[in-house]
Amino acid sequence: MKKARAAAAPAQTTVYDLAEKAGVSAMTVSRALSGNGYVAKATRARVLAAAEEMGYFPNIAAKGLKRTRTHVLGMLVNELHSPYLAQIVSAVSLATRRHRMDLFIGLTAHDPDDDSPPAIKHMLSGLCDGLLLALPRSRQLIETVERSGLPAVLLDYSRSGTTLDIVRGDNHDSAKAAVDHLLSLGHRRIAFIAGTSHTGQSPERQRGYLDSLKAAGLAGDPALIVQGGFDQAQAFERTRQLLALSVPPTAVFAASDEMAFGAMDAVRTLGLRVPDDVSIVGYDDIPPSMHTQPGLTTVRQSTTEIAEAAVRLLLQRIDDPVPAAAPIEFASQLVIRGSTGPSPSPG
Amino acid sequence: MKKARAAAAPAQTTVYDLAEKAGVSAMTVSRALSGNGYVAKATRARVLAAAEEMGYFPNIAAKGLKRTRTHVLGMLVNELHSPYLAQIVSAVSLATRRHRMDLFIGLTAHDPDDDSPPAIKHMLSGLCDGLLLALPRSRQLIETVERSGLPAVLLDYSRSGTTLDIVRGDNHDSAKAAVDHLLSLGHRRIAFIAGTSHTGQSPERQRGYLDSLKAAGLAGDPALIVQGGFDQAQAFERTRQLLALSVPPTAVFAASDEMAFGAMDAVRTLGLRVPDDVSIVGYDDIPPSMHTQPGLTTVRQSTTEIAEAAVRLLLQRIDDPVPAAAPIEFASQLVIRGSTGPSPSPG
DNA sequence: GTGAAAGCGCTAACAG
DNA sequence: CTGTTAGCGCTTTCAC
Repeated sequence: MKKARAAAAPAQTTVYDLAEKAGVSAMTVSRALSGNGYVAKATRARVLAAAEEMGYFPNIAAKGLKRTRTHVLGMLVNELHSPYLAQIVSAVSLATRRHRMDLFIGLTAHDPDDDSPPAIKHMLSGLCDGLLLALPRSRQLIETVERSGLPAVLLDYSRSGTTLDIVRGDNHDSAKAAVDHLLSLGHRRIAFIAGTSHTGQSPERQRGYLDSLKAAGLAGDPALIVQGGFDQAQAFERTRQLLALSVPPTAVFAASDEMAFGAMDAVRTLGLRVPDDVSIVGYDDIPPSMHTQPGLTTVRQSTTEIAEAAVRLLLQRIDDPVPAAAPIEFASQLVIRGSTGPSPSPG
Repeated sequence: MKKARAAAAPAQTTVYDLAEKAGVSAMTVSRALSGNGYVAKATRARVLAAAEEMGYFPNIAAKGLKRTRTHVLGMLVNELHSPYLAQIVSAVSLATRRHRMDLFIGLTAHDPDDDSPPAIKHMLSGLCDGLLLALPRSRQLIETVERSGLPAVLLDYSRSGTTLDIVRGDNHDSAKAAVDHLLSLGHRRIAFIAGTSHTGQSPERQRGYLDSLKAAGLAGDPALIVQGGFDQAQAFERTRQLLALSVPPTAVFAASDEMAFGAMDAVRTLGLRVPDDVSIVGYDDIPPSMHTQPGLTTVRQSTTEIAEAAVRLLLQRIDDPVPAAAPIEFASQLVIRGSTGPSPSPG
């Protein structure tokens, strides 16, 4: 038996406390609680009762030290204000549970600009078995994870040059489909509001936009491509400017729903109507998009599938750490609602 | 020096590896990295270089075992779809960083219905120094934390019967102010859309609503109080029903912005206008609320102050575990935008 | 300034 | 079925 614990700290109950209470060894307690190995029914019951009574919680730290699995996955996210990210996090949380693992989420947005951000430091510190990076914005973050050797999967990353596995929603093809839809409605001057390019998603969507125009034999007008920074207010301003052009666009494709909301606001602020005067398409299909007036035509990503695949892949890599395979990409789906209609000036 | 590590695992770098590389003892490595105790400048530099080169990350688990602080706070949240919760989480993350701590977030929404939810199990397992429970919905969760003895603070909890500290935004007074505002605009039939009552916030807001009516000498009509479950679609339906009453309300006060959005949709679906025919007030002031047409009149909670106070209080309790004091409550602020206007049928 | 020893809570690996 | 021993990576305590 161990010596008495120091009086100071609010004494967390340990296996030794339980062992004493149940009149067995610590090892038996461990076995009884984990369900591994043989323990007599009665002994087990006594241990469980003691654990219940004393409010015992196994110390994951000590567990992890034994190099056995912690059964915890870590997830790093820049911030949570984006509803799309909230969806991804939620889907990953659910998928994690389905695989009987736990999930810890860390935010990187508020990390100091020092070398390696604290959030990841702890994630990499032997706490979790593997790491999910959702929409990673920083190359440095990715490199740090690569160097750590911890199994990791990137979610919705569309750039090259990483040695990590990637699971993502399609960007190019669905963006092309969105613009094809606008073209089929007779639109010819179609603007694109880009987001930031950190994750490579917005550039891919822009590529889809350009390819659609090209396939229709249209030379894209550079004046119709503006930077919205994935920010609603900024998209609002850019749209106002777009509509002030001598030949304004009749449709706007925004690289995110939130920017599309900003665009809709701008259209209305100028006394115009959606979709009568200007059609609007977004990207992500976040929950509010079905509630706007009119509903927002947008691209829905398969967050559930992306999350499930990412977790499954990560668990595979944890079991068998082989080099990354090619990115896994899920098709996205164009959801047509009321914000798109025939061009007011066809052809 | 330690024996060679097993070949199998993707060998995490340890202080012993660093010690060998830098030609010093593990203890010196520890000192050099932590900054505690005396280490020669040159030695320190060598150790830091080795750490950098080998991609070293201290193992938080081993650190925690020594019962010293882990410098990690845990935060438990039911889900993240609510923008208000995202705000709170973000604010807490920022506050945590300001106090040079890290934050791990766990979701409880997908926990199985067993006894103690997994997320909390790990949080309670000696991993973090203290716990923040944001809008805790489950009494059982709170009780589990209470019994664990881990320092903990509840955020935005407005019920009684817990022994834990509470930091929250005011609900009653600001709700009363919101309804006072409607009364001052001449409204007399004012509906209330309640949320769920888990955290006690909605009931408090309802109390403020009732007190406002009472102070104005009005007997509240029970038919004007409906349950929206903090859900936009549900609030939409309830509002349609409210407006179908023989004497419909001229104003609707919803216990959350999202429910207010549902109410606005319902008003417009019936061919009525906001605020000309029906005034709408929400609660929380989430980001989209300033972008609706018209902007939503709502109550802004001081998330930054709440988060900062909660973190500070938690750190105090970690340093000095004394019983909880009275709840700390921050005033909330009525933000008047375009969704409220004079009653079409003044009193 | 630096090192050696011990132990945090837990669980493999071996007895018995 | 149960107990003993040892050690995970780190840091506290004490020596030098």
